[in-house]
Amino acid sequence: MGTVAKALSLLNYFTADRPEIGLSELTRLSGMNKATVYRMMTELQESRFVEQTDGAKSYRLGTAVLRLSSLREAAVPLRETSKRAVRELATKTGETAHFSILDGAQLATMNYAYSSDHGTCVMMDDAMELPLHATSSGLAVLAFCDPALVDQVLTKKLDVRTPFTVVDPTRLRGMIQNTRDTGIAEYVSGFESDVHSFAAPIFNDARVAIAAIAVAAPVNRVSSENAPVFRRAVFDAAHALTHATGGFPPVGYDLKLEKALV
Amino acid sequence: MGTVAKALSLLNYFTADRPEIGLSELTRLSGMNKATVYRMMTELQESRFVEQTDGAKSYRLGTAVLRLSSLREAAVPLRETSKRAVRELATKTGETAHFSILDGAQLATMNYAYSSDHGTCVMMDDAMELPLHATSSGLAVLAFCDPALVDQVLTKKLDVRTPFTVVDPTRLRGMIQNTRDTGIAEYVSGFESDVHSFAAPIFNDARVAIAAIAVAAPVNRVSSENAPVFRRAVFDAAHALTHATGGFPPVGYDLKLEKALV
DNA sequence: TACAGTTGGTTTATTATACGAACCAACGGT
DNA sequence: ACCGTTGGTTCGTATAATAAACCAACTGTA
Repeated sequence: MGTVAKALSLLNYFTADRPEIGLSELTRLSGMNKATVYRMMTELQESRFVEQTDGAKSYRLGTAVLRLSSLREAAVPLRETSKRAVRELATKTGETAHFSILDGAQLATMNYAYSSDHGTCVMMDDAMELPLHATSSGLAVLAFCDPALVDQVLTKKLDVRTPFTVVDPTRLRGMIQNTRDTGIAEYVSGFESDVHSFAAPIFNDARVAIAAIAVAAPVNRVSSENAPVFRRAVFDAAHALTHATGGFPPVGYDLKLEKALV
Repeated sequence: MGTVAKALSLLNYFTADRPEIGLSELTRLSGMNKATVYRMMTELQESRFVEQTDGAKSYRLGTAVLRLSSLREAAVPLRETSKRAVRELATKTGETAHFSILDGAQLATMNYAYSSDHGTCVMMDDAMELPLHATSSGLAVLAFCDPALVDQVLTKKLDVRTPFTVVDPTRLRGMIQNTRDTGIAEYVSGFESDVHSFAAPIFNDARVAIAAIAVAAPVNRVSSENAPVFRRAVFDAAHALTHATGGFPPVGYDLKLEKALV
C-alpha cells in the first residue's frame, strides 16, 4: 500500500458515531506512527479533505468531499434519483426503506425513508455501513456482482451481528444462489434482531449489480400475506431505479421476476 | 507539496464539463510525469476515490466520495438544510437562487433552484466553482471571513470573466468594505454578463462566514423598486440558514441589517 | 502497406522523500 | 510533584517516489 492509499485509509476512521477524531486517537486507531499520521493529516488538510475544528484540535471531514460528491453526482446521478424511489417505497409499503451503494466490500447507505403508518419502525443511521453477508441488500448485490467479490467476501472472517447472522461460507453461498434464483433477497435478523428485510439489486450498464434498494420491517409485521407485497414493491422500485440510472438487468432477469411475482 | 497532496490535486481536474479523464490527458493537465500520474491514479483507485469506466480506460470519480460526503453531511449538515432555503428563496423572489460553500479560495456551488415566474432566468451548472472576487456570494464571504483569506485572494492575479469583473485590489477592498457596512453584497455582471446578483453570508459557530446564499436576476429585471425585496429575501434566507446550521452572526450584524432593510 | 501520432501501461537506476523513535511543552487529574 | 494525557517537532536513515525511455495496441491517412 503506497503513501497515498495509506493516507486516504485514515479517512475511513471517520464514522457517523465518531465524526471528529484527535491526533492521538487516530494514531491508535490506525496503528501507524504518530508523526506519519500527523504529516498525512496535514496534507489532507491542505487539500481540504479534513479540517480542524478550532478550539479543539480534532479533525473532521472537510469541504472537498462535498464538492467531489457533487461532481460525481453530476457524472453518475444516483443519490437524487434513489432518494425519490426510497421515499415512494416507504410510503407504498408502510415500512422503512433504504438504498445503499457498493463501496469496496461493503454497502454504504445513501439514503433512507421512514413511514409513519405504524407506531414503530426500523431505524437507520446516516451513512451506515452495511456488511454484505448480514443484510438482504448484501445478498442482492452478491448474487449479481463480479464473482471475485463473492470469493473475497466469503474468504474473510465474517462479523457476527446477531445470533442469526450467517457466517458459514457454504450456507451463504446457498443463500446467494437462492437470491440469484428468485431475484429478490430476504434476511431475517441478520444485522439487527427482529428485523425482516427484502432487497433487490440495481444494475449498471454492464448488467452488474452496483447497489440495492430494500425494505425493512419488524419481524412480527411480516406475514405470508404481506410478504409478496413487499417483494413486489422492492422489485418495482429496483427495476425503475436501474432504468432511471441508465443500467440494464441481466438477460432474462425481469422476465423471471415478473413470472415469480405474479 | 507532499505526495498525498499532489495525488489529491489530480482530483481537481475533474469538473462538470470534464467528468472523465484518460491517463494521457491527466498527465498533460497536471504537468506531472506519466508514470507518477499512473501510480497515483492506481492508488486513488484502490481507495475508490476514482474508478475506471470499463471499456474505455478513462477515470471518473469513485464511490468513496459519496460515502465521505454523507458522513460530512451527518457531522455538519448543510446540503439538505440549504436546499430547502434555496428553493424557498427562488420561489419568493421569482429568480434563480443558489447556495455555495467556501472551499479553499473559491466557492463551490452546493445547490441552486430556478423559478418559473419568467420566460428566462439565470442558469447554473452543477458543482460550479465561483470566484470570490467576481460574484456577490464571494463578496459576502470575503466581507466576513478570516482577513488572511482576503489578502490571499487579492494578492493573486485575478481572472477577468466579463468587462465588468473588478480585478483591482483597491476597488475590491472598497466593495468588500461596502458589503461589510451594508451586510449584503451586490455585483452586476461580474461573473456572467447581464446578471445582477444579491448575496448574504452564512456564519459558523465562530461567527465567521463559511458560505453564501444568493439571488441572481437578469439586469433588466432589477429596479430600484424590487431591489429592496431581493435584499430582504436574501437576508432572511441567510439568517435562517445560519441559525439552522448552528451558527451565529457577528455581534450587531442582525441589528444593523434589520435597520437597513426596513 | 507504411507511417505518424495517439492511447494505456511498464521498466530502470537514482535520489528525494516519507519514515519512526525519541523528544517537547501544555494540560488535567490525584 | 507526579503520571498520563494531549498536539506537535526533530533528525538520521532507508524506503518509496521519481522520470526518462520503452512497450504494444489502436487510429487515421496518405
